[in-house]
Amino acid sequence: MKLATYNVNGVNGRLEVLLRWLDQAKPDVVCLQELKAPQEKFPIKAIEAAGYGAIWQGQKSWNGVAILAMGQEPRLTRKGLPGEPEDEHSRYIEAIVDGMVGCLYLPNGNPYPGPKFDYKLRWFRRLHDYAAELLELEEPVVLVGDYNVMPTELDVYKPERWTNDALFRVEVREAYKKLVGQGWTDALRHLHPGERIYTFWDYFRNAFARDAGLRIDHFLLSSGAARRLTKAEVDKHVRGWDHSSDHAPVWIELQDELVKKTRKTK
DNA sequence: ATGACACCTACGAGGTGA
Repeated sequence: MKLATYNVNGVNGRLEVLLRWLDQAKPDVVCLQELKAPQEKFPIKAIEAAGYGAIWQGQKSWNGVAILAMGQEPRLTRKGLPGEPEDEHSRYIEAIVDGMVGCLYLPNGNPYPGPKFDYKLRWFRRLHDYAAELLELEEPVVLVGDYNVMPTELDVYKPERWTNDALFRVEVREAYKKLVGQGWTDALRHLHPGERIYTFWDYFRNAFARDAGLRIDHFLLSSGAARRLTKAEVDKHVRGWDHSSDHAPVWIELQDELVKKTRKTK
């Protein structure tokens, strides 16, 4: 199963690019972030015409997350994280599609310090508590999306410039580390230790051409999912397309459980 | 310090987010 994540930065403004990438990459499951569209403006007809079923949680102007599945309807299990009922940001959606898939858009948190940064840390705490519950489940779980965190210095083109940015503040890196420490596997880093890998390049300062990027889109896998992991890659070329998002799509390949069992019994 | 892009409102261009 090929599972992808893509922060589209406006699903309607990006529709042409998204459809082109879907047609080329043919992922089985896709998590989208930053739809920037209200619930009724999600382009479900075009998504369905491309062969995907979808569930989504929209929001006017900002945020918004979706899960797409080729040839099937994702079975919705949750919208929003528990722990702060007054939080109305559309940042989490979860479904069962060959295991459990949680699609998240963690708050950016800038500027630091301030209420937005505090909200980011609160959101992280809620994710931490809920993620621990997910690990108790029998089935494989994948928590995927835009975490708005560079986990280590290797994940930033120039770490010293980012020390007081909400994406790289020590509190935020600690929160990510603590989350992973519950027993999750960071799929890209696991398969590519020591390698410079970016998933985001700013629109300005010619960042993409200079490869001045950040690794902020992550796949966290439960042990059951990590056992099936065979590949993890960034579709970097998509970032170079005209009218591209500032993120590139990222994807992993999970070996089919059935294939694995068949091999074992041989 | 600057910049790019997409969203909004509402018709022209400026504010916000990140």
